[in-house]
Amino acid sequence: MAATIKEIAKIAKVSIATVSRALSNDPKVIEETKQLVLKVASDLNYNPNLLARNFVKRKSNLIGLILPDIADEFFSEIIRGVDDTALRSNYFTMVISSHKNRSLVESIQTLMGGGLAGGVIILIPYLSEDIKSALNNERIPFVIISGDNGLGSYSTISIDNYNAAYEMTQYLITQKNYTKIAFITGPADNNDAAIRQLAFKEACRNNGIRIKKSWIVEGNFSKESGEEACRKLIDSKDKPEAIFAANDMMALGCYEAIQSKGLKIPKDIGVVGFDDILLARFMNPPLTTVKVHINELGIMAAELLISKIENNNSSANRKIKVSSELVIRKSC
Amino acid sequence: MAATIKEIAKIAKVSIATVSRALSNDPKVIEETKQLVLKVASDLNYNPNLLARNFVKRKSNLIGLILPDIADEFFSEIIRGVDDTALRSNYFTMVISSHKNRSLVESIQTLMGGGLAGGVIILIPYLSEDIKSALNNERIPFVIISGDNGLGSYSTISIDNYNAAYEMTQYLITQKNYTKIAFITGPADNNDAAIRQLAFKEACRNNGIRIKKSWIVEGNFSKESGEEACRKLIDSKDKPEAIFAANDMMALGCYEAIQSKGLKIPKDIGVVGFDDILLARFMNPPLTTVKVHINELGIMAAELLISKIENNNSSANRKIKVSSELVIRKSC
DNA sequence: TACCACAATGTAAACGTTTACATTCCAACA
DNA sequence: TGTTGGAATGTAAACGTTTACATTGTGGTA
Repeated sequence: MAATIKEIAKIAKVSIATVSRALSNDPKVIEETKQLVLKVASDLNYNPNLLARNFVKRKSNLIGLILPDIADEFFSEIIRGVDDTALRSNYFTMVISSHKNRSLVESIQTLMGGGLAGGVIILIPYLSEDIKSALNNERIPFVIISGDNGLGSYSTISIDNYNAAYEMTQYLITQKNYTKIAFITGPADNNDAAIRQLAFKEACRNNGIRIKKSWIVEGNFSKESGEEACRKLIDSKDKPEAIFAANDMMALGCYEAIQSKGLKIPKDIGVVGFDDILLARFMNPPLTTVKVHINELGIMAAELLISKIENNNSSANRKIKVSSELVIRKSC
Repeated sequence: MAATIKEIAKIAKVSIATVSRALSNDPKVIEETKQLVLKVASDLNYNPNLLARNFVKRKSNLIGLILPDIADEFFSEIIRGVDDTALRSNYFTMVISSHKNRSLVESIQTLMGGGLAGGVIILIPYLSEDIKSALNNERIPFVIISGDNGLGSYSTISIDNYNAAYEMTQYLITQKNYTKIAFITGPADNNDAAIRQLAFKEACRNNGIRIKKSWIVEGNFSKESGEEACRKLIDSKDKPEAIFAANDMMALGCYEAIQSKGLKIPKDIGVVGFDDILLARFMNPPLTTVKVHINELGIMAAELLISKIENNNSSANRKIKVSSELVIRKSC
């Protein structure tokens, strides 16, 4: 039912090749013909069949965005960043966020193997071996958004976890004069979390601050884990003066643990986080944390991917880190 | 480079038609042949070219999801709901969230006209005339997520604004014995907001509560607008005893206005909101509000759309409301 | 005038699938 | 034994576009 170039050709009394050329702004077609074709096309309410176009050009203007199977306040910002950038280059964004029914590996395979997507952005906290091998089997370009440790051979976009966590630690030590600082880690298999922990340790070491083993306590990014970890910390005989939680949610858990004990933040104990979630500024007291320019993750990933797609995947693998900034509030 | 059915056919010594049939589980092909084909296909690491398939079948397994040009905590939940449901029926979800570069109407046209998407879900606070006419020009099925007032001829999925707001108002009146209740409205051109306001008024009227004109004050869903509106209310000589803000963000603004005046919630004045954003439970005091099952919006929309797609858009237009519940906390 | 070069347009093949229709083959039945 | 019917498979067209190559026409130059 929809108009095709064939019909346009018939009405405009030119060949379909000319129509195609006129529509794609080929300089070879004379202005007069072009105008005629354009006129007829708009009269017929013509829209190119993108399926046919992509098919014959053997490339897709779809970018696949694979998200982990957990909800997150930041996802919509990343999606927006990708989508915004993609649209600007005439690409569309396809999102796969659920892996309940199909494994992540399956998602990667259909998306990359089926030719549906011209390239894929994968947001993933940790690259397991089977995912790596699935990735290596595919020929379409892809970009990974993840904390980058040891992802040597891939193009990655990362939060600058190291510098941010280092800076925060340094701030606690040199500006706030804390000497007894605890750290609540993220999940063991999360790259971002691992780097934050590393940076914390190195910052302490470089500033001559002793890292007590029992002051590094494991969390998993959830509020509850932060609460529990914090309770351990403040119940011990040698209480730290400040707690650096690897993300804001756990910092929130710390607040609850601390305040339920009747202690005051920051008077009795300081707390800082990482992420600057929406909640952070409304906490009581407002949380000092690290703000990451999340949407840049999406923008950068899309830009890099598109350049790969348009250069036939030949561009070298790049490593991009997006900047962050300390946001000092009242929690320490 | 990727394997095609042609190569499979050659190796398996059958025709491409048989390959195609075997791969799509056509009962006509004998088990033995089918197994052979499947074996060869997997040996070759074959993935069907989805572009070609969609093209020839003249249908797309892509669902377009058009989001408004504003960020929102709930978007990722809606996306997830859509995506999850879509995947289950072998559809993919395409998101368009940015309209900086192209107008919403343009987005609708490329997506619907180009055949790229088999159907479209549009999340939009208010259906303007030009959007309606763009919609009416297209032949692909679509579903609208929006507060439904006067969208008679479309399939819509809505939050049950009316009942929720009515119930909340009734709660304030009958359970909490407030008689002087103010309402802060949402933006004028937002269907959801309009319905909440209507329900508030009717609930008051039906319970014999006087609605003072100056107690209905305009907001725009932003925190700042809530703050400003609230200031107007508490500065007036005839102060209300409770404020019903049309969303949580404005309720948060109310908190700030009220607390900066040294007044206490709920002792001096009650505040309730709508949405149950993440923040709500952590506010001080925790906010009484309305919780909507947001992900159901996405699920329902996707289910309805897919049934339309698979029935050639012939199903009648339906109206679905997703339920909500009062969540009683400590703010009134 | 004859020829060439190049600009504008046309012709037709190609992309990978699905599927209507054609063919083959075999079993069942008269 | 011959015929019929249906099951299994094959052949080829079709989908809407792009594009390599072919054709035509025009103006300039020798």
